[in-house]
Amino acid sequence: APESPLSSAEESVKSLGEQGGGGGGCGGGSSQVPLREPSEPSESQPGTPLPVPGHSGLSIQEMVAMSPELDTYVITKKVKEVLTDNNLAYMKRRHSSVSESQTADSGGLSGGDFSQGGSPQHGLGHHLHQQQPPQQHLKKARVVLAPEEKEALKRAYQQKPYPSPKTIEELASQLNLKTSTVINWFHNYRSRIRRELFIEEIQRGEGGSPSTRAGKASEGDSCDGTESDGTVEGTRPGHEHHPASEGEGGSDHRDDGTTSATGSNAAGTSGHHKGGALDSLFSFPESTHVSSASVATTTAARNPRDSSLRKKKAANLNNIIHRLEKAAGKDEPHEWEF
DNA sequence: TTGGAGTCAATAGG
DNA sequence: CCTATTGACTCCAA
Repeated sequence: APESPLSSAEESVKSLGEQGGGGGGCGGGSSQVPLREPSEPSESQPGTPLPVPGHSGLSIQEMVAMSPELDTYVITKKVKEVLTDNNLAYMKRRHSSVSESQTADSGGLSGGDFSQGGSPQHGLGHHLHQQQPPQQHLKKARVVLAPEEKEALKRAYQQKPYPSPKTIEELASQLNLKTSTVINWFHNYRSRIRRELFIEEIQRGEGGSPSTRAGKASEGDSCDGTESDGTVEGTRPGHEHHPASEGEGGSDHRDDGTTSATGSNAAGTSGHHKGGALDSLFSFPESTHVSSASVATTTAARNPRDSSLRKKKAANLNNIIHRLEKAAGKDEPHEWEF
């Protein structure tokens, strides 16, 4: 059992400090890790990869090996401590200087309207959460898609899970989103649908019988979208408290989705009066598959198959250890088996 | 170039 | 405060 973590900080400082400071001028490239002042000399532990604080020099691996279980809480704590002690924690992501990168949104309006307060990404509802810290362009405001936009994107997905660039462009302009946002959304949505399907299959025992796809796959795979609507429809929750989303019957069939989206209706008016345009473009008398997705989420992930879960954890831990060791400047992370 | 997988991080809700 | 959700991002393979 782990000892009290209280003393950990100091101890780790000692050992780590020693580790780096030791061979004066060993300044190999590994100087990545700014080590703290070795406040006081202490017993060095040359062999130990990453002296784990609070455990009298036990490395994370050793610590893990000692315990019969993977105590992820303790492990995580240790990892965090090591990171902190190496000044590796709290680092912003690698390219947090998003202000420059402004990514793949080539399609968008010209004018490098970035500048963090620049283009108010207007649009219906979907607001950028820009609490607008006067901080000079450090963070990019997070885009939050409005429910209508999500619905529209989902419907588009029903028509075409893999939209062409042109379609993406159209979607973006109709929803008044950046193309990169639409692209990201499709990536994420596909990925998450896939994952849910996977989890679902695991849950229903093994099998992975093709039939399993029927229910849920309607989410993604059907390109015609028709029967998918049918299947899901039964279960739909029917919330959607938007008075605006008046059922507005027919509208549903835009023959071939995507492109037609532009075609029908008041596309002309799309410039303004977003709500109306959207309603007719992507009108949805029903809020289709919201339900299935969330159901999957809620039911999923419980009932873990122990062995596989354990394997996953072990693999993950291995990965963490590997990266820690790398970060700490250890040339050759030594093998560890679970 | 594109898509998948994995991850980060902002936000919302309990 | 913790967890879930989700948009954005990175890396890699095809």
